[in-house]
Amino acid sequence: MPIDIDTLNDPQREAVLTTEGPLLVLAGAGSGKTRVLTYRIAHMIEDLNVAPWEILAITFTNKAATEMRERLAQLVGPRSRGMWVSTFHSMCVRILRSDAERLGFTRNFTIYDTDDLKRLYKDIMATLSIDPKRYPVNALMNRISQAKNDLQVPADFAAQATDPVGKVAAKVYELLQTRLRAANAFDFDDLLLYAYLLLKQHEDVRRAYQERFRYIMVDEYQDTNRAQYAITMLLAQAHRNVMVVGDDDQSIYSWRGADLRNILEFESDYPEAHVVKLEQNYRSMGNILNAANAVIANNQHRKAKRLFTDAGDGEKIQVYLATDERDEGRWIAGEIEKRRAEGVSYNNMAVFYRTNAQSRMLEDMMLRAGVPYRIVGGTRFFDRAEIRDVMAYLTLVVNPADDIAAKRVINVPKRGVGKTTIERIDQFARELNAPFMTAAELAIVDPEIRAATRASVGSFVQTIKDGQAYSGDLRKVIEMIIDKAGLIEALEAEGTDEARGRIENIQEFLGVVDEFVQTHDEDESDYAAPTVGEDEDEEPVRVLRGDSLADFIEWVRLRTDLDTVTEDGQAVTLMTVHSSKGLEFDCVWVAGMEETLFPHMNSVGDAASVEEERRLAYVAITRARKRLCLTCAQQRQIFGQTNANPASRFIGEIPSELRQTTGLGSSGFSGTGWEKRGSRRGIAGSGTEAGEGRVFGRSSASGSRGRSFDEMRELRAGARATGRSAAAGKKEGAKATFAKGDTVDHKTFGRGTVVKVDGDTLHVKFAKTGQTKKLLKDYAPIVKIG
DNA sequence: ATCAGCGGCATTTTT
DNA sequence: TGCCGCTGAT
Repeated sequence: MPIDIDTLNDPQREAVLTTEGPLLVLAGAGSGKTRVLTYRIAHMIEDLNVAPWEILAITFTNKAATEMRERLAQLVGPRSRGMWVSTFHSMCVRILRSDAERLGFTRNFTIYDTDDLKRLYKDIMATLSIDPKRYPVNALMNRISQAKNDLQVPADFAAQATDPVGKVAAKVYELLQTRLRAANAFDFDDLLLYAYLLLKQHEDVRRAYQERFRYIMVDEYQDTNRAQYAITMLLAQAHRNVMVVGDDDQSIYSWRGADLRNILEFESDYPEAHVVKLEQNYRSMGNILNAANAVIANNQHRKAKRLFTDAGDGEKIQVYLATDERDEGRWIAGEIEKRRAEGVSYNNMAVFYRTNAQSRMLEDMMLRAGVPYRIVGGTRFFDRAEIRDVMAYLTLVVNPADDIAAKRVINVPKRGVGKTTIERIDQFARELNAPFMTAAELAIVDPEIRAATRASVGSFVQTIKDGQAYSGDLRKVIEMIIDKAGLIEALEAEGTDEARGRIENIQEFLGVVDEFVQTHDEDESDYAAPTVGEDEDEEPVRVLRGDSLADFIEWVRLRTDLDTVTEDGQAVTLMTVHSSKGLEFDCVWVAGMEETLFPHMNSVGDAASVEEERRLAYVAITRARKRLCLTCAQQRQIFGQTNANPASRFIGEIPSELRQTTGLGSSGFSGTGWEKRGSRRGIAGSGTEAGEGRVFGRSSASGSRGRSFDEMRELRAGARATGRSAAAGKKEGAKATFAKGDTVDHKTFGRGTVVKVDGDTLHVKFAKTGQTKKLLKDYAPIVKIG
């Protein structure tokens, strides 16, 4: 079935049909770039006979990758499976897994996130006696992260660092890489850096990928950093069929190393490049689009373009002048209800803000007004302490060399292993030049450590060893590890509401395990690239498998909450402007449009930073389809201080005929005071029921008992845990198979031996009790050992 | 080894 | 204002 390109406009079609040679697509907001990308790939496969495995499509978020995969599946069916559609980071993980040995790592390496990394930094700084007061950890981390994104290895960095901070950073960087390698771990930046080095230094590896990927597409190219740029360049070298899609006006991550030069200089990198501009907007009404155009026109450094639309003017942009942030939130909640009454669904409405701190008041007002909402971002589910603890245990099972994970949980739950013991083991590890876990195992006989403590360390080591021996059903394996670690038990003993919440989170985490198993249990080997004779060294395409703990960990590590924004349940979305990129809503409110907040005070004064803030404003404005409202407060409390700031310059940059101002009494609304009183409407539901997204507000009418302030906090915390649907589906991954003679571990009965297998029924003789019990293999809390 | 209490601190965060 | 991390007392 040939792809129907008649529904595309001229530039879109040109982008789809230009498959050979370098191509730069400047895609304005809402100009249908995703459609172009998917159609282009479909066209190659359907009409040009391109093999799926010759295609590489890179996106910035896992969510975007998933969406693209889904849309491709609709267009070309199962053939979409053989393509690499992933983020830069997951692609690099994939590349690194195949050849980690060449870089001195093993295949089951760990990925450190920012929190892990920070612990490692502190550790290193202690080792090097660096005063964190004079050299803040964050400053060093930023500096080194930047260096990595610029592809500087420690030696390069040291050679050019002349300032005092730079010199200190150089020392830290060097030791950091040594320690990471010893821990068999990469940080996020390393994934890119080392993948680049691997490709650069190993011709055979490079050649294999270069030849394989005939067609490369990179989305959100304006947000690539130098490392990503360099990787793209390397991969595209052989065929030069590289298409990059981006919008310089939507570049909002320069502070993370994104380098606008990548897109601005694409044409000099590839002199033969075609350039296509997508300027027709299919999303927003005229007034909104014109406002966006007017604002962004104030930026000096941009490629000239002007979005247009066939749609009518629509509503004017509304500007509401609030007295304070409370009034602002209350007013927005009221407006949301008005739109709802007009038939706009909550799912089509969103409130944006510049900083996460603003979400508090907005949330509170939504709660009081009974508007169901969901929060994206903020404290991430996977960043919660209890989840990180679970992850640390799982990580250790797969990669015992991970010292940070080991030190994190050796005393979690509390086992009486304190700082002194940890330091002792650490020192021991250094003497032996061995991982912390190895030292811990040997410390069991160290007479310097108290007997009780040694026993604790011993049981900790044993927990990890047991975990390594487990096999079979992933969820059960993970449950058993959590159980052995005693995490839930300890929380139960605490008996506080907070502890109960944590237990619920761990249970939700198990739901995530199910989700993983369900989405990764297909055998995709049929779609892998064939290994041709001359490429004999090329690894078969590695696919995440649903039954592997290592794969699960990787999957979680590269995931963010943004990936789990689900559509279930009706709710207004609250999020930062940054998180809103790529999304669209009928009605959008942008709160806190004041100088010092948006643009942020740390940005004013530096022209480039103000331009980035303006791009951010542009992104916010262009998310709206039909209605856009900007609000600012005359005075606002920030960190306990009351501030009065003028309206944002970005409001002023919107031509006055496109906007309409209300507020500060002009709307005549003084409120009934409901928003200040203690009672809140529509607060109900524990928010923890499985099966639907966690949505707060009037979505549930039952259980209308009053809630204490603490419970409110819990609710809020829960709301941040995103609208993940707890997997209820039954399709499980690899079922364990048991045979006579197998050793198993049971949650309550402990170790036992399978004495007889009778269909699904196992007869297990338990060592502790000596009894033989009949167990159903798929339901009993058992795992196979060995 | 653990916990309470205090001081410093605070954009944005696709991975 | 509120959180996090460190310090010193138990």
